This record gives sequence, structure tokens and C-alpha cells, in this order.
Amino acid sequence: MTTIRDVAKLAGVSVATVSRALNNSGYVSISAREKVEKAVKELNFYPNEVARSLFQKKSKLIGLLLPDITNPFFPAIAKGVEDCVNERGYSLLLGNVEGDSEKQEKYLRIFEQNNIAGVISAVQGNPINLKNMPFVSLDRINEEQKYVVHSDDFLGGQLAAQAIIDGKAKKVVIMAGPENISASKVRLKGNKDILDRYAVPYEIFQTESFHLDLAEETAKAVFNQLSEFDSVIASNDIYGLALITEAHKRGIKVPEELQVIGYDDMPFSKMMTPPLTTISQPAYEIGYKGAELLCNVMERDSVTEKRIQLPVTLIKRETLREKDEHE
Amino acid sequence: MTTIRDVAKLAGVSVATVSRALNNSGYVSISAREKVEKAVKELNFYPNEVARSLFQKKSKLIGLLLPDITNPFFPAIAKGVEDCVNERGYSLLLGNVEGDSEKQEKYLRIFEQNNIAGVISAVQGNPINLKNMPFVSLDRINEEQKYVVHSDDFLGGQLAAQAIIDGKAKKVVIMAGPENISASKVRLKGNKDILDRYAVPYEIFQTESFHLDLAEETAKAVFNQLSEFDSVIASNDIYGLALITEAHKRGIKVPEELQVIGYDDMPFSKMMTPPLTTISQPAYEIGYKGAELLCNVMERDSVTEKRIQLPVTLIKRETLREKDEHE
DNA sequence: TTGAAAGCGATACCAG
DNA sequence: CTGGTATCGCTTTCAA
Repeated sequence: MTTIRDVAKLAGVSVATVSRALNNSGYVSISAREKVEKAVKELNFYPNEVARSLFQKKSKLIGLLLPDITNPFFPAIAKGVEDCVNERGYSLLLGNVEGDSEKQEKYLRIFEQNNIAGVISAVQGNPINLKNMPFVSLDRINEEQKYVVHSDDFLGGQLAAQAIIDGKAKKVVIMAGPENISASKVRLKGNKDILDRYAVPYEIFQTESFHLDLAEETAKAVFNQLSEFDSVIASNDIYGLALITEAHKRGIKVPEELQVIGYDDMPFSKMMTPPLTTISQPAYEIGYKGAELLCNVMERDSVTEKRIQLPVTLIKRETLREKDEHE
Repeated sequence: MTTIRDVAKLAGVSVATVSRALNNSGYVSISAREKVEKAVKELNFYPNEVARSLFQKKSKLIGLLLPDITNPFFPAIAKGVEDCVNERGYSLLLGNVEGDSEKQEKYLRIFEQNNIAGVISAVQGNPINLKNMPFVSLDRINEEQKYVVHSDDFLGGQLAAQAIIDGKAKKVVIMAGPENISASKVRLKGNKDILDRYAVPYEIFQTESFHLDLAEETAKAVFNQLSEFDSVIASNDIYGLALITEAHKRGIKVPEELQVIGYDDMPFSKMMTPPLTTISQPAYEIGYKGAELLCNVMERDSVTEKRIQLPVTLIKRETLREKDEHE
């Protein structure tokens, strides 16, 4: 491994001068800088981040906490985060937490042991071991958190309910996401707000998780436990798809007999048959903006925008019945 | 931050003794060990990994290189990798490379600057900046690589072709994955092997990427450029889905008029309408086994199994026509 | 069995 | 402007 000493020796200057030249800090004469640059190039030298991080007590790493990497919503967020932090010279330490709070705390510890510069988390809740690490929450936020990026879940819930009503809902089932996840609760409120306003009857089917593995059996459970509904507001696209698949198995026609709306607009939702109508959240932007916010928190003292809300939109496709314009 | 010196002071021993006690290296008396353990607990001390890593010239981090985190195949691999490395006390530095070889080299450099213990890559090709880092390739491997984990792509290609033939293929289109990716080439060979044996006519449609964003237009292109085919072997499930969606738009019935088989068995493929018949690769296991292999390479001197091949299986669902048993 | 001390590779203070 | 040197927190000789 080539070190700063090798560079200093080859350039005929001290390590202090090399360090200053590399970091553009303090005074370095033009001639010294040139000698250093030449030596750096010749030796193909890149400074060791570990040594730097030890001295600075702060590395160029950012911890990324995700609830479930197999749910396409989170890789999309991760990509946004990655693109932004890369531009700013950081890299990501990955923590896939799977709703396991022990695992989450373990990761926070590991982050701390690695002098992480900050953490960005899409996991619900306030970590205990956070200490003083700069922290930004994405999507699954809560009231006490200072720095958050999320989308307008209340509006999303309203849009979904309105769309279902436009499709002439007689009786709707709301598949409500896990109760401990703020986004689910807020969306549910949005759903109810509109449904109540139009006095459309609904039942709530509470789900315990957003996880893929449970989607199929949950869809079955909905049909087994509930009846005579003609509309479903699914907790996310995965559950929406599972529900449609199950409906087809039971010979129920979508959207004629049963209309379904999802949430998230996963990349695959438009490739379904029929393509899934859903509420789109800007996952990539949530990640990108979140990383931007974190970088600002880490690098500046004051940040103006602390809680950022991004818009949601209704993506009309083919799992909802047509609105009768002339009625 | 509490350091090893604080522990030493509280325990009334030297830092050397604390270090030995923590690492179970060298001699430590029972009484000293107890004092250290007590102090560690009292101070809630966890050693700084950066300092450790600086001295050892090797961190507890593993670099993970992925071609495209938004393709569900790779998060599944990543999860397998993560589960295994966690058990062994490592964490993951994430590098989403997006087919950009400059980005890949940049990550390798970052890995090196962080004293990474090893790298595990699902990206095609041999990195230039690899130096002496232990390296394991997953899925997109090549002949020269010493440590690889992949699935049996030739058999996968054969199974797909055989399944298509069983569905009474008259004219088949093979959507061949990118030519620079070994797995695509081998699968194509497997396809041809069977198709030639049964003298079933086929055309090859070459795709440039496995990427989601291109799936729709690629599907359109297949229909625009080729005609009179009744069977498609898609390069992966994403392309299979896009193709089916496009077929539906054109009023073509699947599987009656057009049968389609995918590759990978993504989590969503079973939730389609109709559910997608495909070749299943054990993505999670590829990741897990790959991480296991890497850990063994890093920790032992000799590893017996260097190139691990995992099985593939045909997952029969509903996008292929029925085999006529009585004919 | 223990502890003092020399690093690991970079940064930053301070004297020159 | 430049260079010597202490320092970050931990591991590992080496002498006691």
C-alpha cells in the first residue's frame, strides 16, 4: 500500500505539505503543489480513508437502514440515496432491518463503531443507540423526528378513496397497513375522510406487515373473512396484485365485479394484466432529497427545510371502473 | 466516545490487558478478565472499528457490487449476502454500478481506501482496481474467475426451450440477454441445443440490457420487427411480463395464441395474470453461498469448493400451453 | 501474566 | 510557506 510518506519522499517534501496539498488547506507553494501532484500521479496514490476517519472521528460513510430490501419501493429509495451521497463523496453502509428492532440497534452500533457521518432510515421508530449521529427519516417517519422526507400520505389516502368512489363503489374494503407505521395510519385517515364524506360503507382489514411473503395468504384471508365488497383499497401494490390474482382464481372479474387500487406505483404495476391503478409516490426523489437533507445537516450548521413533503399522484390504469361522466 | 483507555482505567489494568481480554488473545488472568468485563459493561463499551481496522489493515466491511438494485433479482441476492456476512461479523458497503464501468472502478477504489476485507460482485467482468482484495463473483461470472457462485444457466436454457416445445411451439422467438453477459450466452446455447434437436424454427431478438426501463419499448420492438411467432423465451421475467402486457394490448391471447416463458422467478411473477411460467434461480442462496465462499477465502488459506453451481428449476404456471399427453 | 511503547496512515498545530 | 510531531483508538511485540 502506498502511503502519504511515499508521496512525500518522492516529491521531496514533508507529509504535512502533501496533506495540505491534497486537502487544499493551508499554504502550499505552487512548486510544492506541482511536485506533490506529480508524485501522487506517479504512485497512483489515494489516501487511506480509515486513517483519515480515525483522526477526524468521522468517516465518509453513511448508514442506510431499510425495512425490507425485497420490497421494490426501498431499492428505489436506496438508488436515490446512493446517487446523491455519491455526488457528495460519501458511500453507503447497508442495513436491511426486516422489522427486527434488535437488528436495527445492532446496525446502529456498527455504524457508530465505524465513525459513520450520518444515518438515513426508512424504518419506523426512533433508534435507541443513535447517540449524536445526524439522522434523517424517510417515508416511515414520526412526529418527534426533526429531519424527515415523506410524501403526502393523507392526500394519497384521499385520492385513493376518491378514485374508488368515482368507480362507483358500493361497499369497500380498506386493507390498512401495519398500525405501527405512521404512513399507514395517515393514509387510512385520508381514506376515511373521503369515504365518510360520501357516506360510502367500508370495512377495515388490518394487515400486520407490508411483506411480500404474506401477500398471498392475506389476499385469501380478505376473501374468506369479508364478503359482498366491490372495491378494495390495498395497502400497497404488492397486496393489490396479490388480491387481483386471488380474485381471478375465484373467477371474480377485475374491475367489473371488483375494483382495486394499490399504493406506491412499483415498477411492475404497469406490467400487470390489467395494469394496476395506484397512487404514485416519488420513491427515488424521497431517497435523493433525504440524502441531500442529511448532507446539509452534516455539513452546515443550519438547515432551513427540515421536514420535506413530496407530492403523490393518482396513476389511472385499468383496475378501476370507469367514471360515468353523464350521470 | 468511550475508549479502551477508559475501560483500562476503570478496570485498573493496562490497555494491553483490555485488548487481550476483548480479543481472547494472549494470556489474561481470570481476575483481570472479570475486571475488564465489568468495566466494559459499566461503560457500555464497544471498540472502535476504525482504529482496529487501521492497525490490521483490514476492516470488517465487505464491498457488494450490484448491476442494478431495482431489478428484484439483485435485492434477493443482496439479502442472502447480508444474512451470511452478518453471521460472520461483517457489514456491507453497497455499490450499485448500473453497468457503468467507471462507477465500478470508483467503488473498487473506495473499497480499497476503506481497507475492505473482500468484495462480492454480481457485475460482469474483472475489475481493474481489484489489487489483492479477495473476490467472489455471483451469477454474471466468467471463465477466468477463481471463486464464483452461479446457477446452471445451460440447463436453465434447455428447460425453457423444452417447456416451450411441450407447449407445441411452431415458431419461437428467443429474446437473448445482453451479449456481454455470460449467463445470457450460456442460456442461449441451452435454448438452441434443444430447439435444434427438435428442429423447431426460431429467431433471435438481441436485447442490450436487462433493465426495467427498456422493457416496454423492447416488447413493442419484438412485435414490430418479428411476426408469426407463437412462443417467446424471454431473457428474464421483467421482459416476459412486458411482452405479455404488450401482447394483451394487441389483443393477442396468452397462452393460447402466444406462450411466454420468463427467467429468474421474481417474487412478482406468480402474482401476474396469468401467472408467469419461468425458470427459477435460487437468488437468495446464490448470495448466501457466495458470501460463505468469500468468508472462507478471507479466513482460511485453502478452500475446497471454488466454483459453485446451484440448480435451476422449471416453475410451471399459466403462460405456456398444455402438453398433450395423449398425442 | 502484565504493561509500556511502537506503530497503523492521515491531519493539524506550532515553531521556524 | 514548510516540516516536525502529537494525536486519533486499537493491537501487538517485548521486557519485566
